[in-house]
Amino acid sequence: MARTQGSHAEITGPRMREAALRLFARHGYAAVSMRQIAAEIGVQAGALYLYTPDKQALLFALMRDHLEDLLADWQPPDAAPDAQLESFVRHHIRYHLDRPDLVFIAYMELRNLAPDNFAVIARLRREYEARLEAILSRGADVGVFDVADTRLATMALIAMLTGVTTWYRAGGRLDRATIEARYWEMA
Amino acid sequence: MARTQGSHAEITGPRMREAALRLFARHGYAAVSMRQIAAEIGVQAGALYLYTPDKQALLFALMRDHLEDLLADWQPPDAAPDAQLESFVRHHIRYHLDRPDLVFIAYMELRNLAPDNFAVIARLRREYEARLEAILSRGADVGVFDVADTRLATMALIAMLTGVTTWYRAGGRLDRATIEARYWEMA
DNA sequence: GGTTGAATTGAACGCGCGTTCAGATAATCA
DNA sequence: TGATTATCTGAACGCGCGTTCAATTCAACC
Repeated sequence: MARTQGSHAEITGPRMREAALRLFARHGYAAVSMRQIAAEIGVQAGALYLYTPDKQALLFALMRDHLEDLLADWQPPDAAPDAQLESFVRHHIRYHLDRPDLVFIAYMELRNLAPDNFAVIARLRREYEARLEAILSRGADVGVFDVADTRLATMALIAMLTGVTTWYRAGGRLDRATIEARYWEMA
Repeated sequence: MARTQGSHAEITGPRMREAALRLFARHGYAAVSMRQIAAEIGVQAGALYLYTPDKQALLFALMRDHLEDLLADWQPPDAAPDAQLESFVRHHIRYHLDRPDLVFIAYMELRNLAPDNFAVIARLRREYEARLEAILSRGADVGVFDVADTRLATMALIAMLTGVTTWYRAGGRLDRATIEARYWEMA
């Protein structure tokens, strides 16, 4: 009873990743079973192993792809530090509001990564933080920013900006452009 | 072979909660088994059920006690809004640095709460947020704060302040008093 | 010193887990 | 049309899970 009508290989892989993403974000990696993911896309659990070697690799692939996208999607403009910072803040907010599930997973499921996988993800995250820190640090040198400690300011800013995903709901009181602007003011 | 030498009822309960707290924070509620918690305190899994009706109640008790402590531990001083805000920020940072595991759990394991338990915890959290919002809102009315949106500012501030626990390590580069002061400047 | 009762063990329960694989199916191509 | 092959099923594997409970141990009290 395999290969039932309408099955297509090219779409099962992506659908698995979408379902895993949604379920991991909602219930957590450890609380989601391969059978649940399979059921979500109308397939038996065994079929998933055509598209991932195991559950751990599935989580890792989601996180790595997300961070590589995030890094590829924004480059500091050739401008003054304050313009760079505004660009960074606006991009960060926009990008994160577009992918709440991915962001959530990338920040919450770190502890469920095998050590080798963790090292890779940690390196990507540090790369992203370094970009913000470079902006702040250059701005502090030039004198346009008044931050006593760029490293601490970096972490505080990222925490504040990323926190937006914990309360933003589409169709809520504020639209996305407003949120972008407000966060930029605060920053 | 029960009741081995040196066993004491009065300490097993608290020790179970300490072990559960540490393990939940480190690996996540779903990834920690009752047997692991029991092993941590040198006891068989069955013995835990003398001190909690089940695993879910153990998680809930940790979170509820934490939030009730947090609320009981600070009352807004009878002062101007900016002094109130400073008091709030300093207390928040200090309190959170003292209890990183509890804070982590309270923010990360919400999705593992049964609906009834979730409702209780959500109410306590809203109560805490309301205190900050009241300060900001009063400050905005009086004109000492320049916040365009108090609700958004509340969420952003709490996210920023709570983020401290994700990177602070005892013995690190900055001591606690410095962090307190820096965050207050930023706020 | 014998009795009581709280604290704990250790085995068991049914269940769902991640993963594997032989076999079934249907699209593809000769 | 018949053979091939990618795709998927369904059953099975051993394991660890949360939870229960009779039996056991030991401190406390009479």
